[in-house]
Amino acid sequence: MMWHMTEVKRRATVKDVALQAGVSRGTVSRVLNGQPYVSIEARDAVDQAIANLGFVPNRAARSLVTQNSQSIGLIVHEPHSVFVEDPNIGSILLGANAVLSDADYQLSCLIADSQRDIERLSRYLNGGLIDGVIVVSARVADPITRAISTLGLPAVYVGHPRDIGNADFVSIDNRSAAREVTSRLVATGRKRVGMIAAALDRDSGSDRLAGFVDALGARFEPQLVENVPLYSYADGQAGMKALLERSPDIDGVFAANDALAAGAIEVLKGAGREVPRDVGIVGFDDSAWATRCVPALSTVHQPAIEVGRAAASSVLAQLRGEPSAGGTLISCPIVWRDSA
Amino acid sequence: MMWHMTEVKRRATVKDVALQAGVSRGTVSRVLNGQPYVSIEARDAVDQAIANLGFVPNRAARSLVTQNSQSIGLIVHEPHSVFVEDPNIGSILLGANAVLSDADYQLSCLIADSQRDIERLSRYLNGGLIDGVIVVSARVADPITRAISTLGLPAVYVGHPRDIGNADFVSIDNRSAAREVTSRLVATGRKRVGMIAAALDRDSGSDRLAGFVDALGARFEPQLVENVPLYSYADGQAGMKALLERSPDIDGVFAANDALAAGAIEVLKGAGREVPRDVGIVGFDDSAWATRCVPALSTVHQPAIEVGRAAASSVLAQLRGEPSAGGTLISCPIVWRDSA
DNA sequence: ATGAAAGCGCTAACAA
DNA sequence: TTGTTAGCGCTTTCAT
Repeated sequence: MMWHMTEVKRRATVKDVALQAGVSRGTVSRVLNGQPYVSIEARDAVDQAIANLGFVPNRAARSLVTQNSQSIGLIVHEPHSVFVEDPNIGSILLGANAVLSDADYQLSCLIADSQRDIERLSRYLNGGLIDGVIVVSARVADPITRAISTLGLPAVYVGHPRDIGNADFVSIDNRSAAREVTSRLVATGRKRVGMIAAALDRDSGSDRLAGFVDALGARFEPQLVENVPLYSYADGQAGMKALLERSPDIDGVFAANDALAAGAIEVLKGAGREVPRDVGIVGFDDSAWATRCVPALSTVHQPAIEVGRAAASSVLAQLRGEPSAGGTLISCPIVWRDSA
Repeated sequence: MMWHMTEVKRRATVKDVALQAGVSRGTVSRVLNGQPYVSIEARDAVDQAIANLGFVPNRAARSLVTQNSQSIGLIVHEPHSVFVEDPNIGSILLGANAVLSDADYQLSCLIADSQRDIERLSRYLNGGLIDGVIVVSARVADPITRAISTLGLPAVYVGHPRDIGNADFVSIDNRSAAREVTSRLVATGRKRVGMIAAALDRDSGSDRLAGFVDALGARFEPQLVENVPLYSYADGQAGMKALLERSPDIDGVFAANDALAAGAIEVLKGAGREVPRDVGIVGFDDSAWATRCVPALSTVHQPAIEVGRAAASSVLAQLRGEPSAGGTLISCPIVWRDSA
């Protein structure tokens, strides 16, 4: 017989399986959870029935009794533009998913895009459908952060480890990378190395500047640093112009990201300086800008997949009751191309 | 008193609320669900107690009885590269989330990145934690697609409306957009308009070609179309070279996407043709390539947010039991810049 | 090794 | 208008 409409066939339950297998619901449950003390025959009968009936356990019911759900939320709380354009967040997702998948956890990515979202999310987290969370970019005094901490939900924060108390976090090691880049600029004979620093209100921005200062040590000259507000091409141009005006003999520049570096290169060219001959320049992110620049940009690669993996591992560890890892800093490989 | 450890305080239940409010659990439930027939006093007492106790209903328990979970899954089943780089998927998510959020549904984005993921997902969908799904890029004979249809789960497919039977889908209207672009090329005086077609195995690729053919009608000349495998810069170069060789008098090109168009422009410049004076060229996607090209690319904008919104609306409609919308084609605005 | 039975936290049907 | 009660589908003692 054929049917046209999708039948609303009642889904099989443990009871149905038990009936068909000729055992009790308890036994079915034991088989389901791979517990010992089940006879071969019983197990076979149950497996058989499960297959026949196409039975799949209802996770809501299971969650209700076990008080856990085998799923982890990943909350993305970023402005539209970042969410849409930043390739790192996709990689973080993929990395986290890989680790969680291996542990048989379901990753569920949740978007916080409006006040309403935030409120619904706080409720959702309370709802018992999620065992732990990875938060990509918490905000200060965020209701979500608050909900998480009052709830004692295992959590790990990615990227902005400020204002989250002593919770676990995972971040790339901005400071070390900046230090390394700057040192190399110096080591290759650059005498007057400057920096276009940006977004100092974010840890990424301030840490990159800190690394730059570290590396220069006593040789650090404040007038060789120009602070600009955003990680943007336009700000890169503005920053480079300022630097060039203040210190015409500048021969090395660490730009806090690739877009800034691209803007800087543009200005440098306009001023008749050749990169890397006259001025060496290094960016940060290893984004699409890097390979499209001429010359191709030397830059810091962000191992975003690793960040995702580490974040997932941390939540999993918390779930197992292991002592907190605290903060994890992922170190970034530097990609030396042609610009320095 | 201060406390150092996060107490594992048992979460309040309806029972606790009922007790504190001096009413029955039934009444608490009625308040929770905004049902009528609750006295003002009772309601106040319950609200009070809820606030005191910081009570949040357990969704697993609620799902168990109501058989629905107020959450919708969005399954992303794309190769890594697409997932990481394609800005459209981010926009689709945002669009879908906006609509679902308004309807008080939680969007949960699920990643299918491995065989294991796919199997776990199929089980997850069966688990009753999800009321409906939006599938971004189903595969042929995909276990997920199969699970969805045997389950009768309300679903809508985004982007690849092939092989999904008569299920609802949402897609951009590739064909109309291609038609419009081509017509305009002709209308602005181009006499020999060609196309670099790509990815003909995907509906996006074949539909764009179909639109091109539509627009040209009787004037269509097969030798003015070059098929290349991928939507890539390199294939754009190859395609343009072939076209130029076969038809040196070509004066208009519709490239199936922006990367192809960028490659084509490069080749055209190398061949001493000026864009748009000698050859007019139009891309597709309105991606980052478009504004970085010189001259800036005229191209088709993909309203990905709209796609997300439409997909979400469709699932919601199915959930309300409304008659299926079938397929929805979202029309794409064309952005005329400098290349044609 | 297995069955019976008690609940997980909530909603909904039924009385009152 | 409200309280009582019976489950939703599963796991988990506790007997046996």
